[in-house]
Amino acid sequence: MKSDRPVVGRGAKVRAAVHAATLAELVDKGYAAFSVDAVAQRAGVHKTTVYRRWKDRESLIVDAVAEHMAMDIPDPDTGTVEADLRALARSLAHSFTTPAGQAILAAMFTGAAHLPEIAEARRHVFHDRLRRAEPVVTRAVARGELPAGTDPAELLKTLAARIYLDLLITGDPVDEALADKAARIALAAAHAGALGHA
Amino acid sequence: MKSDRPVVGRGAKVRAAVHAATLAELVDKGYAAFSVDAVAQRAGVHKTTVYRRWKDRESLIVDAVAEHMAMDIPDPDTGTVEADLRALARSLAHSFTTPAGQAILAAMFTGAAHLPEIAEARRHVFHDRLRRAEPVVTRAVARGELPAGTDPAELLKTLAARIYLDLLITGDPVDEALADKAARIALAAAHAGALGHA
Amino acid sequence: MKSDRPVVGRGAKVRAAVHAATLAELVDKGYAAFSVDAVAQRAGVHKTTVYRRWKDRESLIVDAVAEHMAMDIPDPDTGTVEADLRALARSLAHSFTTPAGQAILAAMFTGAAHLPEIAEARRHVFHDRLRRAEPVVTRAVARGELPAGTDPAELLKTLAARIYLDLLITGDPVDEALADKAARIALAAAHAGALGHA
Amino acid sequence: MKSDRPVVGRGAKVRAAVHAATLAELVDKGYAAFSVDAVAQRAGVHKTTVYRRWKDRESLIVDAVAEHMAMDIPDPDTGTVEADLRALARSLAHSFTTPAGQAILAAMFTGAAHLPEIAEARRHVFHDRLRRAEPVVTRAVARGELPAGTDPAELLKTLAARIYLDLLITGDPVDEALADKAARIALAAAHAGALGHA
DNA sequence: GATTAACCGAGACGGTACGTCGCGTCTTTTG
DNA sequence: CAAAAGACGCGACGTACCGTCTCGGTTAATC
Repeated sequence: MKSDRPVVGRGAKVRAAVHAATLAELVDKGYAAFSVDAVAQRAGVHKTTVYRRWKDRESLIVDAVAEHMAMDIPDPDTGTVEADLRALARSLAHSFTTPAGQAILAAMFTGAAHLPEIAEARRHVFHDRLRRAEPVVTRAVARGELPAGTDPAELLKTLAARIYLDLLITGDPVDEALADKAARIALAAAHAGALGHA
Repeated sequence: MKSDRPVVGRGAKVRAAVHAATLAELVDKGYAAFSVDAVAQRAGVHKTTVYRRWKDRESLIVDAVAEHMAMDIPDPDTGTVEADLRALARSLAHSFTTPAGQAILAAMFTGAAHLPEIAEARRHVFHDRLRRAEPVVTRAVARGELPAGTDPAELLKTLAARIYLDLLITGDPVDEALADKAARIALAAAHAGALGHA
Repeated sequence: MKSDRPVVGRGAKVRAAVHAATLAELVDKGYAAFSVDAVAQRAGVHKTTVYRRWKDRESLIVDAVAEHMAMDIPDPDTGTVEADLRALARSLAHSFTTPAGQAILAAMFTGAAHLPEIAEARRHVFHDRLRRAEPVVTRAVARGELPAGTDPAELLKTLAARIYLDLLITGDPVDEALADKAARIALAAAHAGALGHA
Repeated sequence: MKSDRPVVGRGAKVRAAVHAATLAELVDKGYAAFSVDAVAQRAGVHKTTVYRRWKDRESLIVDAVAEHMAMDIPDPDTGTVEADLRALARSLAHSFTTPAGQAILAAMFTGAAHLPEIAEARRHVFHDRLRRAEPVVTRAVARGELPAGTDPAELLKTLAARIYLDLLITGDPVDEALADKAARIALAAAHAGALGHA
């Protein structure tokens, strides 16, 4: 739930302060121990002010996280798909290893997941990243590095899937080795033509 | 947290009734609206009785879900890897499309994920399924269908990853088409030798 | 608390509008559900404007009610005390049976009574009415209808007391029958000399 | 609103403690500054416990006050109406001059008066006192001190009315002089036959 | 078969956080 | 200069669910 208030003047200050406080609290205490009062206090703002701008606790979290996620996705263009994909994979892996990344992960996947807005946000963020990374694949196809008909989205999903698996389920370390492995798998599948348009 | 009470006599009855009620509540109302009181009432038992056997709400859920997950994993042996992997993938996909599967998914991934027991359970269940499915791969390697040196675990992770991605993130339908796609990708990567032992 | 702003020009308009809105809100919603915001909106004025002119909510009410109470008290002169007193009593009873009278009653007695201004206003209004009605009694004494030495204030208090009792405590209907009864009692007591000067 | 919980055991203790704290807070801080939290703290009890037994703040006050008012009404029987009535009047006057009496008065008349339960309580308490005092009048009629047909309720209302007037409106001191005056007036009216049955 | 220990039902309680309401204050913009 | 507009601090409200406790009463295993 986006705050539908003016984004200038005093309002903007409050908004920013609360957002920052929200992420900080998430990082410090985790989703379980997250409380609106604590956020308000940390932001130097009264609880009611938070509730004036955000419907409830979950909305606040979603909004803060979504805002924070609107960050730069790299668009690597090294000249070879392999290097490009590796860069993408490493960037993705890295984005979840910072404290903030961990907190966001927890909030998005293990905390407030029961309400539709969260699911929607998750979907939205993922597709956004996907869309922004597609040029990497289309360029590779144009260069003849990948078979014509390769579906960029499918390739990138394959790449991301392997990383999310360890992140969310196995708990194995999410590092550059994993990223490289994911890139290698996606590339192999693409070369084999397993990622063609339906 | 396992109930550390005798598993026979009256105790066993209570335990079973509460487990059933827990899953039922999870399915009916979801994790968000899950309350111990409701479970107790549904089980025809008093709240204090529940707390006598389980430390807290999360422990109850973990225990009930874990118990329910001790189910059979198929060990398909059709003669070809492709058919075997497709069977595995479809079985996995199917296991999350039932109401009970959905509830468990919610409980395990989006609800009570903040405590270590849950993460541990998640890991454990996943690795258990992995281990039980490995023969499919080793047989294929033995038959010469897959390159020697193919890591069974890696192949199966690749297969599972694509399914979990749609399940947990994109929200796209998790059906046989997806299962088949996942199997195809994993197979292609294996043939290309991208899933060899480190 | 009187508004200490100029009583002419734009200010007078605002003042009048807010006063009217205050009474209207009191009548419509009662003291309990009275809110400054609602008054402001009804008066077509912003809340801050109200607070510029009145210290707080209670002051606003007191001021509005007091203004409204500056109304005419009858000075009946029929020729006989009995008829005169009956007229007075009926007028008093009637003044509290109108919707506006009810609202004022609620505001003055059951709502904002905890602050001194209200008590003072109550006292003031009562004594004002008393003072204006005294000629009725003095004329009767002069005519020899009542014993010399009859205290006008005491007689009128006796008369009023019986009406206020039903109004504020018993909740019995406050009608002409009650008014007549009150007049009869006061008259009887006066004839018996129970209302003489101390 | 009466608490409909068991009146024995631990429950009774809590109930009593909260009642006491309620009256004490009323006396100390007045109705305006009355808060449930403060009462709970004073009673050594948690806020939620108060809300478990009483619907809301007003119900708590009404209940506490009503309970406190179930006190002994004197039934004077000196042999003469005059003395009896004087005793009644003095007792009534006195009951509102103590700090607790003042607090109750404030709560019942100037604070929580907007809800029906309060009005009902007011009515009930008044009629109860009335009923208990009636023997004084009936005895006097039987003795021939008052005209046959004198309505006990009317006489007592006349007596009470004069006292409540000063108490609630004029603000004049409510002392023995006033009580005696009220008794004298009621007696005179009765002797004159102004208080006969309708 | 009586006794005794473990367990259960019932229900209140302390506690934390929630989300809401209305008051009175303050700042910024507009006529 | 005053009013409109609108956010804010503040304090209290009443609610929900958590996990704990105490008290009887019942069941079931033991002597």
